[in-house]
Amino acid sequence: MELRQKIIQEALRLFSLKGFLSTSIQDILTAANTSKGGLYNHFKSKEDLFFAVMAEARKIWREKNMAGLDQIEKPVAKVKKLMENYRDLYLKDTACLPGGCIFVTFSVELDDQRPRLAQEVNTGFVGLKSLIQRLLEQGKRSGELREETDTKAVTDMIFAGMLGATIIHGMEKSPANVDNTINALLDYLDRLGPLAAQ
Amino acid sequence: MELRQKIIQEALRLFSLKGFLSTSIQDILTAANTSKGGLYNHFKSKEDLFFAVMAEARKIWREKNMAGLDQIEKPVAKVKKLMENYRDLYLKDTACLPGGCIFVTFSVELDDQRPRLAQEVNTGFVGLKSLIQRLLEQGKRSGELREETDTKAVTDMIFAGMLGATIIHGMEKSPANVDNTINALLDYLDRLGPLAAQ
DNA sequence: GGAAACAGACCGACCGGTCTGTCTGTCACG
DNA sequence: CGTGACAGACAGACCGGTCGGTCTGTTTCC
Repeated sequence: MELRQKIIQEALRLFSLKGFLSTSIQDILTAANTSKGGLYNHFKSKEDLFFAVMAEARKIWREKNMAGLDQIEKPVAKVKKLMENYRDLYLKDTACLPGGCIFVTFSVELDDQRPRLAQEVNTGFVGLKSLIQRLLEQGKRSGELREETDTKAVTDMIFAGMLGATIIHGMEKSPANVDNTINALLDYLDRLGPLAAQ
Repeated sequence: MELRQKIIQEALRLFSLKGFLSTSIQDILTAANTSKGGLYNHFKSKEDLFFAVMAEARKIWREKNMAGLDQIEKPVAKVKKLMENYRDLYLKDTACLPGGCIFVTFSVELDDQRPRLAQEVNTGFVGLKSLIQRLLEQGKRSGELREETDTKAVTDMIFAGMLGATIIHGMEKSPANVDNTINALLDYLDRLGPLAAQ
């Protein structure tokens, strides 16, 4: 494997476990079995490596969470599929991300210290939220959601629930709490459907 | 003011902004306008200071979030009051905790690095969750919740929503998203009431 | 032979923590 | 009332170690 890719993968693992600031270059060198020269030959600084790792993390995020979404027609069903993917494929992928979702880790540690890096993370969050809200709005038109549904509020709720599940996943080993949380969110979405559903 | 208390307060502020590991002793000395001798005269190590700060943070948490709860009789109403306190009093107290809830910050940064410290944080989370679930169980008996309600799942959901709201609060400056999230959670709780409510 | 890929010595800055010394307030004693 | 002994509070020099980053080699490949 190319050294550059090896460094990115190991950095991704370590960043997800310890965060960006608390992972030293030496940690990465040891994990990737290389040296300063090997790393700085491919990346001009630790921040440069950060952006490369972010690109890789986004790629993994899309692969896991977007899987099968294009085969679903109903927009709200797409949202639910995304949450199931998040629960079953993304959070449980301990190979790439043993410490849990790297975006949450980055966000918490960087938002008051490295605004430039935090903004890179935040951009992804904004994109996810707007995707969810767009689908929910379509869900109103398709009849999956009641007309009076406040899609902004529901989006915030789903988003917060996913973030919370991520934190819980980071703290506890058992996936039961994460499953409970996502399942409750799915149930909540169901309750927003037409009244007849009850 | 006593220097010891001053150090704890400034450390609390800095820890909430930058986390435990990324806040240096020098940062705290500068903020508290003292020196190494002044700090290590009161605390035997940085970890020792951590536990003192945790005690202070727990005290603040109780003061803010438990305010007025004893004047409410209905258990589910207590849960809702707690969430309103969290939204209106706790998260918006930028004087003590300018970087947001310190427990979440600690949890994310410490769980894979300082298990001993992370466990101290986790203990508080477990306590909060068991408090919520206990109240919800009482709510079933008091008729505020339907008999078939899965209190464990609902507790996980509320807890995750509060954690998520905290993360969002850390990222964004405007409180609108936090308000949306907590309001959606309150609305969710309402929907779990007797069917007649709909 | 020339360029890219890598190894590792080295740099100044900073880390948490220790240690010595000073300064101040409080006693006991004459 | 004066005064010396003492203790706690604090200042800051200093320690070994680690940080991110640079630079000089050496190896490898075309």
